[in-house]
Amino acid sequence: MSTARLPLYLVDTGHPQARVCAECGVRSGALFGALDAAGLERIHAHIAAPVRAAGERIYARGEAGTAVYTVRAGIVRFERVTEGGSRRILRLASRGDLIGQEALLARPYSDDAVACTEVELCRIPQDLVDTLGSEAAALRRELMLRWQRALDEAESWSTDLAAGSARRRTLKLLQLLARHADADGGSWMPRRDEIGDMLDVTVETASRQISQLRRDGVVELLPGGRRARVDLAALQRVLDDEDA
Amino acid sequence: MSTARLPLYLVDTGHPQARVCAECGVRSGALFGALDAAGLERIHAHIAAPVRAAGERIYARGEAGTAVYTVRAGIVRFERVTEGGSRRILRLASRGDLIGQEALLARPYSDDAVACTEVELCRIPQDLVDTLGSEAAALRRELMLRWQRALDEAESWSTDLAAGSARRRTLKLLQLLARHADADGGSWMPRRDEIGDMLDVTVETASRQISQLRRDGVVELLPGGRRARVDLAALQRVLDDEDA
DNA sequence: CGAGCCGTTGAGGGGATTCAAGCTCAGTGG
DNA sequence: CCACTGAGCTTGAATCCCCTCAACGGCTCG
Repeated sequence: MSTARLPLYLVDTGHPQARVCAECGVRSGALFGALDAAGLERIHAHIAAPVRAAGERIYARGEAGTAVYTVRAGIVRFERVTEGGSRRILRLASRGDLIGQEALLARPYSDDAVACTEVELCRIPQDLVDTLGSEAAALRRELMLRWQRALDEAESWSTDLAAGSARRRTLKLLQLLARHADADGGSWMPRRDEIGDMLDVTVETASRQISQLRRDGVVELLPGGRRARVDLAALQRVLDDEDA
Repeated sequence: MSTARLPLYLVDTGHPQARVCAECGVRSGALFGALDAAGLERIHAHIAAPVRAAGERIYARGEAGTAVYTVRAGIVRFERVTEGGSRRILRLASRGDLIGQEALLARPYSDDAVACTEVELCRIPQDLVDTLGSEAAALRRELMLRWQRALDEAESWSTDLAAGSARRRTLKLLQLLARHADADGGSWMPRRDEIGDMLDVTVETASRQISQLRRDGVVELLPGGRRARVDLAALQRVLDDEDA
């Protein structure tokens, strides 16, 4: 791992987190991307970079939040339990997204946040943002942008994934998952019961839909489970047929 | 209309909007509730208080936003049109809510905002908030709170109104509408096709559900249309029966 | 008073759920 | 090495809820 690309003043700051932050590929697009080098310099000591295994909970709904997180890698889901006792998955977050922003307002987390895949995070204590926020206007703007993005994402899920036939919803979900795909074209494939809770259908329906789309050549399950390759062109074709 | 309760320095500022703002019953709970009298003094000239009739659109999705609005009275709905061409109502806003916050980030409005009832608004130009925002920390916090509230509301709709049987969703909607009820206990009753687009069911299903609940004594339609009285205790009873 | 909008109700069909049974596959221990 | 086990996935059959199509009544308004 070379540090040749780094500005010299960042290479030898002494604090181990300094290098991690400076090298972070996500930073430019993330919350602290708005900070200049001087601002960045002051925060290393307070930032942690925890990792969560798939299935682990990052925080719980109702918990008094003390930190906000940037997702550096992996996929996080937001979920709630309905009064009826069933789980509802509300939306996903991935690389570059900010989660748990409620904490900045001293409010309890409003959803459960759970790792779907292995997840790398960047933990930012609430008071750190408060301190910086009073100086850096750019940071505040960046923060509001992220709030709006989350809202937009939530509303998009309502329109795309919670309406229409099971078939259409499944297609929309695959389309969305494909957007989170990594370099080799493979994207994360949720378990069938997770799909069910995202689309508000049963496990069986989710399974039937995926199986059908597999026969139609729209998705191909990759060995090792939990991963798949989506043929976006074929998907779009099927989606268009639906409307007709 | 008496001005006796007003601080003297607000009574005779000369600008007609000064009195309107100072008397506004919503202000203490609204965005500018965070401003002190001095801050408030500077904004009158820029604020308008438009009224929209039921059915009128306040702004359109995609439009370049130049203003944000506080809802002073009435009910506003946020809607989008799905690719399939059907309308989806995403959530509601009412007295005290801030709508169109995207404009503050120089982003296009992300939904259509339409008046459900007659609506009184308070129009706040984007640049005005920018100006004040750079000074008033309290205002910024208030702003973020509203963003979070909107997000929370959107996610609550997903869990409550977009999941479960048509019956359960209808009950949840009535429960929600009852929370917006006015003093006399009457609450706004949407048209059946509006209910349909809120719950993602057909007009017929919406009608059948309401009719059934009417027979069950859960709601009573009030003369003059568009209004109803909800028996919350009975509603809760029916809701509990559903689970069993 | 006819036109149009809105709400209601019925009949029939279809898509999703429910209930149930096998299947694959990875992990475990004999 | 391989039966055993359990979790996750798939598939079938019956049922039911909601959608579709259709007709009709009340109401407002030109």
